[in-house]
Amino acid sequence: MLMTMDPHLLRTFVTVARLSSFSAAARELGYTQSAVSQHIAALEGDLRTELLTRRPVEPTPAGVRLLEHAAPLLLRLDAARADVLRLASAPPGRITLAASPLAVGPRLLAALPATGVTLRVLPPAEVPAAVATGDCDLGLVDGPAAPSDPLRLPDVAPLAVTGVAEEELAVLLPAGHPLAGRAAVRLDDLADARWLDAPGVGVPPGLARTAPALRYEGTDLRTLCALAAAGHGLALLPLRVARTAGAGVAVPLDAPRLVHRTELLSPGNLTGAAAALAARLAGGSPYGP
Amino acid sequence: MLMTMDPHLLRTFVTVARLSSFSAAARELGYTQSAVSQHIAALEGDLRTELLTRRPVEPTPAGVRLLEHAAPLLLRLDAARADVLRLASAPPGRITLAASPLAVGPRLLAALPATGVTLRVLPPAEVPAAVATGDCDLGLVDGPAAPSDPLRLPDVAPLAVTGVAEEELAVLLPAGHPLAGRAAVRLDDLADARWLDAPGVGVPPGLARTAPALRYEGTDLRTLCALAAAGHGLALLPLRVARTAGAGVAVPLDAPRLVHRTELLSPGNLTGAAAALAARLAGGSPYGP
DNA sequence: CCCGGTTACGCTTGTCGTAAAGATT
DNA sequence: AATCTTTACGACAAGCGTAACCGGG
Repeated sequence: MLMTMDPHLLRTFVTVARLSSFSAAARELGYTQSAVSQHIAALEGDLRTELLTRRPVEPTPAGVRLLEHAAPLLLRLDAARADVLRLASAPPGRITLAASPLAVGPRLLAALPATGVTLRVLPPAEVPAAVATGDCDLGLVDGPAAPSDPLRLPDVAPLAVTGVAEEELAVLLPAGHPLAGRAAVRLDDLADARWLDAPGVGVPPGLARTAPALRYEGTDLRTLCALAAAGHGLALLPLRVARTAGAGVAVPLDAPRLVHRTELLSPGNLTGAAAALAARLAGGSPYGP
Repeated sequence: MLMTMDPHLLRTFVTVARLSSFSAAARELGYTQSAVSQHIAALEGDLRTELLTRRPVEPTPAGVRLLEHAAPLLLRLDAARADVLRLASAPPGRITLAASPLAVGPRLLAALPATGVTLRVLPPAEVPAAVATGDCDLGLVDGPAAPSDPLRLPDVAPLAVTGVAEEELAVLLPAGHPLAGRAAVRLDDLADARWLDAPGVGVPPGLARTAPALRYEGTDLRTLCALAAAGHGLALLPLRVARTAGAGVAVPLDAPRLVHRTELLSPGNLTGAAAALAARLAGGSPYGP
């Protein structure tokens, strides 16, 4: 009776929690409602704890806790399978590159036409998972970091990371902002400013102590810049990007020495066209143009 | 037939790989050799790849790959179970504290007598796992970091981390060393020095570009200091510790601004005596004596 | 021929679906 | 009454052990 928390059960558990419904989860997973009910019962019996309230279906505190663990677990499981299978399977003919919006810079655009590469733009938080699970062959992520410090990425799988670029960071302000005239700003100056929360684009994790001014779920850079320029909230962006925003004023950041860093993620095994593209992206002088 | 890589199978796989024997693994796991054989066959069939060579029993490249994933996976699984169970179970009467050798400092020794605490000294790499799996109730880890930067810990589970102390780092040199007279050293000066590799004590991940001079598996600080003083290799230690080493010369480090940081790890839910101890350890002025 | 891994086979146990029952709004 | 979850039960497959098999020192 002492099962080791079968991944199948975890999978249906997260699905039920996500959909707040046994029957909907059953449809999505191709089970009967009955089976789903039995899965949840098995989990709860194994842990001797209620994980979900019924009617309405919501996770209990213990369920919430399990959910926090289950997602990364299932991800790692997929990553493991994909990683092993990659060894045996032939290198993909058409390679797919996952990139966060801000990682799509001149260097990438120059290297792209090399071969038939499919570019998929994802929120930065999803790029490591996409590479780990084999959905994409390579990944480019970006984020703020101390100079020459690697990014802090969720370790879904042992991926090879290579620093590709580091750029100056800037704050994008609306034209009339009191700090808009400055040559540079310190983050302290913005301690209680309201930031834009844009998880699909990137950047502001932890910097914002205050509640975000506005949340933007998309991955479109222009939209984000427009929002910032229109005064809906501040945005922290690479200087290069902030400068090219139509409106608004880009003021470089200097106080906490932070840079906008881009890294290349590659699965352990890498051959053929993917390896060639990786070399193009990482190659040249370290942190070139 | 499309199993999701049952943890049971993974567990026997890692055991077989570790023991290089089906029958030994069977004994350890309480199965028959036959069952173990079937487990491996099931895994190999699922992945359509040979994972182990027989006679001698060794992992194939694909097997090595799977091993890298399997260990963290099983760890996370245990962590998830422990985390959920902790919610229901009563807070432990006697609490256990996992600490890496260098985290055992004056602050800890002052706070310890408070209640009946069991102290368990572990290699720093094992502390997060001990806390995550519930083997210990709290953890103290240490490592080098940029000032006020959190340590880079393997994320086996979502643990709460609190900075507890930051101290100056120093290099412990034998008395006759050319740099022994300096007031401070830069890491560049030691670019091709030979370091002691002491994973049980901590500190030198990545700093050493060269092969280690000597490897010490234990967790005893005095031994490590003695080895360094006797010229078997350099050791990077908190200045406080390096100074108290009987022999050898402690030279502070200044060039790359690095500190020796200690952090407190606590599982999400924390009550009773454990919470009290956590407060004692983390409390007071930030990074106090 | 012995040691160790594999294969064959039967038994037990678990898992899923159908269908009826129970609960909640 | 309608909707959604649980329970009962039967069919089927999976997992384990016993025992026979086989291949290499």
